[in-house]
Amino acid sequence: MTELDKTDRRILMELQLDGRVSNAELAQRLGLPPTSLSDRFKRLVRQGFITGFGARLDPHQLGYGLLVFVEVTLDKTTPDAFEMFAQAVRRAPEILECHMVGGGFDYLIKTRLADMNTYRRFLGEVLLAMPGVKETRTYAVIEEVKNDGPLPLML
Amino acid sequence: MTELDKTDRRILMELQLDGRVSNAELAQRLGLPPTSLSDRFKRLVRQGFITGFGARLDPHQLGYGLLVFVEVTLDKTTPDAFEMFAQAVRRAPEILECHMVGGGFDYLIKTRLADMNTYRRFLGEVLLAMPGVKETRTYAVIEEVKNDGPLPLML
DNA sequence: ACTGAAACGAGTCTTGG
DNA sequence: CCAAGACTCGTTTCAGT
Repeated sequence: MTELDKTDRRILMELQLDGRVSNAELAQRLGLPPTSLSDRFKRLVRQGFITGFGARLDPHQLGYGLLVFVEVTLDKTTPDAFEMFAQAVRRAPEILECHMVGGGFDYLIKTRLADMNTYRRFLGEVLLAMPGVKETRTYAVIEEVKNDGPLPLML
Repeated sequence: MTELDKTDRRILMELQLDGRVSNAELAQRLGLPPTSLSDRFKRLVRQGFITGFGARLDPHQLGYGLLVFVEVTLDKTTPDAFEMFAQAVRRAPEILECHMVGGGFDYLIKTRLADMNTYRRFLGEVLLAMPGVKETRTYAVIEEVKNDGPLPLML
């Protein structure tokens, strides 16, 4: 019973875009009775389609003027080395995303910092100090063309 | 008056993690009177620190089994070519993020798709069909170590 | 900035069609 | 799956300290 109909997907899309919309208003938008929407909503949370809600903050206004991606290569590619590195990553709040990838390097990291000076310190004191890090390549973002778009839910 | 005190930052952090918390409960968590929190909340929205709210969805449960990063190089690096490409990106819902970067390539793209077959079609029919695209390198994500962490707000 | 009170609106639960 | 009610709780606004 994890099949979604068109209405479910429309609910999910609306909630991605406006996570604080009231049950009553969303029901009206979709032409549903509020109780039906309430049922569907709770089901979507219970089944794990919705994992939570969050405020979107403006990084620049909060002093994070710099977005940087870093490609990281480890010196050993053993399961143990991966786990050590992953744990260090999870403890670093500056790291917003980190993914193990297949290809020319091992991890791709996304981080937001105040400026280049802050990044230099982060690179030297945090990232290069992590276990197993052999090589990094830094890509500073010049322009954010698209940022955190909604998951497409074919309606 | 765009300075944030410790209380403002705690509010923002709580709302990042739980965007649907009620005013009354958040006030209680932070030891504030509900009306004070309500005032601060509205001020944070009005000043642009909070840009919106959204539901977090589980990509895998929604059929997006594959996360891919793609490095894109354009054949011309003129302002006009950049703008053409950026517009095409904004029209492609599969592209969740796209950033212009400085370094060995021009754009870094983040996309979620069902599987490798879907990605092959996306690469051929969408990405390579975009204006000015000369070269792409694909990095499929093996493991999502950290995903969409909250912006760190030193409390 | 905090407090208190009152009016309004929304969510929840239950019953029923 | 939808409708209608009663009840509870949160929000909002107003006043005052």
